[in-house]
Amino acid sequence: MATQTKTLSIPGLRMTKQRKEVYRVLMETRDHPTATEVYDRVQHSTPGISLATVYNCLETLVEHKAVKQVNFERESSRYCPNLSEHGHFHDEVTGTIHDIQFKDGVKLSDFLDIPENTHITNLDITLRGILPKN
Amino acid sequence: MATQTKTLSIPGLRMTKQRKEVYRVLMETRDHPTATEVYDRVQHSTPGISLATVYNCLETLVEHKAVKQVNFERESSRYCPNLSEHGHFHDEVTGTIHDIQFKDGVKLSDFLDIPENTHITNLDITLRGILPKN
DNA sequence: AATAAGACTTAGAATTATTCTAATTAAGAC
DNA sequence: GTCTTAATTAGAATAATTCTAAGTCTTATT
Repeated sequence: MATQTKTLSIPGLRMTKQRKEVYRVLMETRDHPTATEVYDRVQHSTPGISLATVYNCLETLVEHKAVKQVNFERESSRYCPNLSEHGHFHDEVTGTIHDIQFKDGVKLSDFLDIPENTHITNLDITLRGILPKN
Repeated sequence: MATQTKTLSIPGLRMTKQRKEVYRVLMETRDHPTATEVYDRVQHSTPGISLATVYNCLETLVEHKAVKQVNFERESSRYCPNLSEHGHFHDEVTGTIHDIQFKDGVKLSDFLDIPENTHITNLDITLRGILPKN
């Protein structure tokens, strides 16, 4: 499964160069950067872009479900172009963040005590820990 | 399992009236209040207590594992005296937050793709959704 | 191609939750 | 009761994010 590189295009949304670049930067390095980190990276290709614009672009992309916004504790929001339902693992040794996939066929109600027929609109799973030495 | 009401006491920690009251308020209404909400509630029993003190007390209680700090998105932190490992459900209709217990005997690796022997130090599960009508 | 209407971007101000600072007060040990 | 130290306090400071108002760019319409 190669990374998809086709240009983002969202009906009814102007794909300005700022939005394109913010999106490209997120796709390029999928390390869950903060808005400020995106701002720094995007300066190379789009000098003069403002931090407010980066915030605006990120917000727009999130609203249009082109990227996900991820929050850890009360730290700055981070952004992630992985659209599949997934969780996050915070590696305490390296400080890096990894996406975690759910195993196939698991239902939330298999491991959580929730009333049958609860309609889940959003799920947020974050782990912190230390990976095995191996 | 009745709610435990014995007074909090932590070795090496001064149990000032502010700390007692902050803790009592959390135990009294377990609705995951913010620091400001705790501040408002505690005014009744401890007029003049400052917001800084409420923050300090909450921080101390969290550090000493007498309460848990819970974050939703980037909203204000909330505080919870339920010390068992649990998740949270955000009811989108009422706005209330409910604790969710894990089913007995489930392991994270049963439903998440994580390397064997990963050492998990912290787990954060939050759902948003709508409870069944019935 | 000119024009107009909106949408987008921008700099900087404003907001908000939280933390910090420095001075005062209160707990617990003696 | 006095002393030592930790805790509390008011208010200033911080940091992430949002807001505001002005300017610029796109696109639809002529």
